[in-house]
Amino acid sequence: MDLFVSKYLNKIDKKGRVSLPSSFRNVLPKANRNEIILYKSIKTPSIEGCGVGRLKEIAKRINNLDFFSEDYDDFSTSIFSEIITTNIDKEGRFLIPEELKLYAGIKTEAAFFGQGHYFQIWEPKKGLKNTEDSRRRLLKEKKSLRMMLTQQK
Amino acid sequence: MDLFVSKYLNKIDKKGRVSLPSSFRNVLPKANRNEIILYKSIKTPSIEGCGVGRLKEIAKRINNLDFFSEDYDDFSTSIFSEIITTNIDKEGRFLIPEELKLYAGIKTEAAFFGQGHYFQIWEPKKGLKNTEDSRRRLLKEKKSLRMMLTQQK
DNA sequence: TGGGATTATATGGGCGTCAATGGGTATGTT
DNA sequence: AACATACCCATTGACGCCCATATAATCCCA
Repeated sequence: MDLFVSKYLNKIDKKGRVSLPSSFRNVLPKANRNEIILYKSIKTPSIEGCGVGRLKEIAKRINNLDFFSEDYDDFSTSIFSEIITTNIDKEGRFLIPEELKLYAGIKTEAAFFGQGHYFQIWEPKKGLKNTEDSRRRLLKEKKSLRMMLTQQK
Repeated sequence: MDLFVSKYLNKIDKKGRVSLPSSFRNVLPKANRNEIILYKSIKTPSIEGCGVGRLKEIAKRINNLDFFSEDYDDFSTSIFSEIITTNIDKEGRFLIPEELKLYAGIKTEAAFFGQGHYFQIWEPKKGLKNTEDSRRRLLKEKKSLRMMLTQQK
């Protein structure tokens, strides 16, 4: 599987280390399996992360915005200048930068949520609430969620 | 046959393992025959499952949404983080995650129901009742059932 | 075509490996 | 020296792999 899926709850130890879930590590390209990039989510108080390869994809998305719009500047500033690369140690753990922990309100535990081509890291309770809220929004449009899940090839 | 059909009743052993019915295993693509994805059914207290290929389809569809829209996040949260991948061992068994067992009320036995491109896993009694209910609903609309059964491809 | 032999499936259990976690120590930067 | 970070080693529990058995299905040949 080459997608970030499922959710995991991991502890942050005294040294600030936390394990990147094993299944997430396997999604990272073998070449750069000891490095991930992290940045503040634009829309939620959470941290987003992915392998270094994904950066290009993000760049492309931003490039598709209207170059002269305010959004363009806002997104490119918010994302590119805020990106942090982090190393993963031999045991599969990494350090969450202090600034990002503050932004997400993370203290002793980190909840990892697969999002396909990237993942999110939440303070556990906030993460749970976000899942519920987002599901509630979608169920208002039952049809579209069902379509997404059951549509035939 | 490349569809999930028929129904089966299998036991869950002490370790929590349960056999995926042989005919279901044969539906999985040879490439990823040792992995399935599971998620909570939207409409019923049951678990739905399928091969990973289907997930990639869904990923593609979500990826085509507007990257910066709220829908994009809602879909990817509700789908990717709720999906659980499970490995199938050499004997064709897999583990049903605790959270999903709770959701479906499954304890010692699991009833598998083929649904074409995917399958459902039910607590046996609930599954039986669901079958009866849905048949009853169909018969109420005989006309549509007849159409369904007689219509040629 | 009957009946034994072979194969497949569902199920049980032992055991090694890996993932998550904790802690000591070396190395390095300021 | 003081702090941060990476490497090494240890522990625990979960999971995957291997082997084994019973029942069911299939095959094969006289």
